[in-house]
Amino acid sequence: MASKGKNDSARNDSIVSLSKRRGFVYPSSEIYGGTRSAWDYGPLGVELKENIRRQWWKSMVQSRDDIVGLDSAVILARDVWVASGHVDTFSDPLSECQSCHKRFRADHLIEAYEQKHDRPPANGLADINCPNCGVKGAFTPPRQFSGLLKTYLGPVDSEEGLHYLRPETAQGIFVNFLNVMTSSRRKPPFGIAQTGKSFRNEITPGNFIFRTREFEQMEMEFFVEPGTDETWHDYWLQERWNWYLDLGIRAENLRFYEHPKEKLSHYSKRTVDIEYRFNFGGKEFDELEGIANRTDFDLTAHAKHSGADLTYFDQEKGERWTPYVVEPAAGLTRATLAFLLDAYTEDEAPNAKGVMEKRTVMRFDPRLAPVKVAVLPLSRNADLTPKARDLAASLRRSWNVDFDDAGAIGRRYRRQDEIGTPFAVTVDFDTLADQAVTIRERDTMAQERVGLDAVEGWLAQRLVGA
RNA sequence: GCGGGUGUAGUUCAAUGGCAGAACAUCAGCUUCCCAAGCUGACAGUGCGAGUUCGAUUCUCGUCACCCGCUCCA
Repeated sequence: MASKGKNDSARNDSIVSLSKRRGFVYPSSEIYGGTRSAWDYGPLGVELKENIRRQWWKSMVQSRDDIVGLDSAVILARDVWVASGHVDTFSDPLSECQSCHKRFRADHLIEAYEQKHDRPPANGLADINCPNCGVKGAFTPPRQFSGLLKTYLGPVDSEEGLHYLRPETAQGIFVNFLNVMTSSRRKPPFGIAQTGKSFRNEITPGNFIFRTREFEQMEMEFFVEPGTDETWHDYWLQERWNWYLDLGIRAENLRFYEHPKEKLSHYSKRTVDIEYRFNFGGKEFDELEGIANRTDFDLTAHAKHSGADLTYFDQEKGERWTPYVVEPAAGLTRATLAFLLDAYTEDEAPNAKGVMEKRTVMRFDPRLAPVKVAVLPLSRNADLTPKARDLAASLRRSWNVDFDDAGAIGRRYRRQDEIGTPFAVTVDFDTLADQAVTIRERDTMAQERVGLDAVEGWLAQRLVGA
């Protein structure tokens, strides 16, 4: 049924242009020529994104007894980022070879020299040959590239006012660990979940909304007793994998990626990514979500820097311990892209003349579809429009409803297909007599006659959880 | 940030150193209109800024954005 029809790069181009044409995602600040790698979510995009967030929240917080929510500030105390290690590890000295224009970490170059010669270079970078082209001493002076976005609070721009925009939402959870544990009367194993914007000064952003400097995360920190962390890690890997499948991502487009030990981030004991087949940037699979075992790194670091006691007193064992943390950290904006890509299909369907034509269908799970149902009067005449408007108004109490009476009915079905609306209700000439409408399903194009009084119930059965 | 490529209507594409076209989409109207039907009409464009020129969308420079490849991705 769904044909591939296009190679992946053409498919991605189609998504980008459909996104703009129908109002999912626009280039940001476009009337001023745009700003690099920033994108705005249009009327349909914001619905899709919020639906994904809502489904995440439902499965992570609402439906569970052992996880509670939080919404912490974007701008936290400066010391938070010193303690977390981000001020140190997010800042790299980079130097460029003026001969071949390749760039390297200056500290890595010097380390490599020391390993080879058993002594540091007497004249610094000037003694080092370029690993790429071999030219000696052609490096520019190293420049600091910080991955943290800075802002200055207070009446004057001074270093005293320096603050950072959070590069992850997780730290807002760690610094509230005691508050939440006490006020919500939870004890390990329990989790704290939060969604929101994060900011990273990526050197190379790009690939549509895949990597942007401003992005949204859905993170959950699960606090467990040391020794049980590896079991919980496996548990969350499976939970998160199943979440994507449940919302319609095709299994063949997902895979796990185990981070090699030597490349783990500064806080992690083990990290496994769930990767999606984005086919952007020359890579087939790329990270959608990372599930990390952060050990007790963060709580220990914050305890040390702040002086607060961030241990848990275990009444049964009569001892204190610092919980280990298992963290499923998903990108909301990345997930939005994944759901967009995965929903995109092209069908061949016959038009009114019997000629096969391309039909673009966004096969969103009904829970994620920006519009749940379209109400379409067959004609503007014969008093169908008022009847249809009444029906639309009544359905709007429950769902996001589109009303469209412009153009031929077939064209309107195709418009709804292209934005992924699962159901279309058509008010026709018989409606006035039999008080019934035709409901058409996006995926099967099947039609069913349903009494006006029964429409809401019919839809409610098929839109559970939406 | 470096190297290469690309910027024409909402989208996909034409053309030109001298009035910038089309298709689709959008909007309005007609049509008892159930899968992008037909007819009529409307809206709408050379990314931005300089330079050369009588005249620049076209040539040159700068800039901005996007794409590809590096570097980075905690």
